[in-house]
Amino acid sequence: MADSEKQRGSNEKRERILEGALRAFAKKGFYNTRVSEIASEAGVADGTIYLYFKNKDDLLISLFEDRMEWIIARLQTELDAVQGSVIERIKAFVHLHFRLAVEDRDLAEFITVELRQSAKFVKEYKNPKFADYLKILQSLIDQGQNEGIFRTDLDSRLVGRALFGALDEVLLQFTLSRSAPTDVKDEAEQISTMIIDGLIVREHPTMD
Amino acid sequence: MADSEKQRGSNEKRERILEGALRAFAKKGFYNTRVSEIASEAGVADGTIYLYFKNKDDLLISLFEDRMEWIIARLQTELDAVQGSVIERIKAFVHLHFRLAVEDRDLAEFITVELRQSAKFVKEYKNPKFADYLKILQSLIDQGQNEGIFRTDLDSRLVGRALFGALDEVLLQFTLSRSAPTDVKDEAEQISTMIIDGLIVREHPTMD
DNA sequence: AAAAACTGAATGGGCATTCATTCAGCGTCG
DNA sequence: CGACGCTGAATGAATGCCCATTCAGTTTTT
Repeated sequence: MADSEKQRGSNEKRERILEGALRAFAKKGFYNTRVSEIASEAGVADGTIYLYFKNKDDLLISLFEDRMEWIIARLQTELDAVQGSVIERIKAFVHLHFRLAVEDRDLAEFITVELRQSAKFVKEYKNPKFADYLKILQSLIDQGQNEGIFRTDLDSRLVGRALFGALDEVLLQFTLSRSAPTDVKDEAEQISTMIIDGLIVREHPTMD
Repeated sequence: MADSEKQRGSNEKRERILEGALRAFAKKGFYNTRVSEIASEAGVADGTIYLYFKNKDDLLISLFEDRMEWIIARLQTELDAVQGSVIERIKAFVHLHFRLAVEDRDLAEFITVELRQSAKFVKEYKNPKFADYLKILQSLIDQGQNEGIFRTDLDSRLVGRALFGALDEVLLQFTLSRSAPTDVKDEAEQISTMIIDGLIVREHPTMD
């Protein structure tokens, strides 16, 4: 059989387990989810999970790696497609961040709620994929600063982190309240405006 | 005995237990902390904890209520003492938020890491004290808008939440890395500047 | 001496992980 | 061709550990 097909069946099952874990973790959180619940969500036997993952912690970490990789790839692609200034690209970033959350609520909930815990309490896990995510944001800020569009008295790492925090907190509220996605687009617009233009009233507001 | 003294001895022990729980939760997280560890941190027997709290969940919630109440009271007092415009008061808010975190790292870690989990997974708990905290921030924004200092095309609830998110994420990084508090003051300054003035370069930057 | 506060060993249930067993697919041999 | 192992994925009942919680007994307070 061809090399590329060797793992077909396996990967399908592995993905089913990850999918089941995502739904279960989103619903009840890592610590309140039983391995047997994940198994039943995935339609496999309890023991099967241990053929694909070392243990429950490993399953959590694998889920992060896998989903973050997917998110980063998509973000990269869509950002590269944006024409226009850094400002347009930052707005696109914010909109995409929110759009991804609306597309898969469980994923959004999983990441907003479990990311912090795991960063601290799953031993030996440094969360490199999340760092990559922040790096994308930081490099956008850097670029704006280098082009002379953004003020240079602010640290781009700090700004990137703060912006991520703002988005994350707003999304947390959105996912936990399970509210309608109606105004998410509007919220994205407001947050980018706030960060880029600031709160203060000006004589010459920046135009789109 | 006077009514206010009735609980004197009790309250001392209760506070010792809360303190022990705070240290333990900050170090290992709620789910990885044994009740017996809390007891030993507090210097009481395991069973004593159940004289003051219904169960482990109740201990967590009580800890939130207690500490948030304290934080809010202090915030309120210090904000009321600030002379000057809304801008000064928002800057003061940000600085105080960071200062509190530096003063008690365990408390900061506990709140940044456990708040989200508990909001979702401790059943029946709506976290009213945290809502109060956000309300303070929101009312500052409202005030700025009413005075015509801030733009009114942004929703104050959203702005408040975003600002909290930015602070929280930056503090998370600070507490988890256990880094020196050296530049916290500077970071607070940068974040308030960013939110109030925005990222964009302007001819007439706002002055302090 | 009665009540109240406290203790910590014992209990019991919950749950991650294991592993003996099943079974489907597949090559081999008579 | 069909009977016969062989292999390794999959299963899920059984295991044993881990704690939250209890409560009978002890100490302290009044």
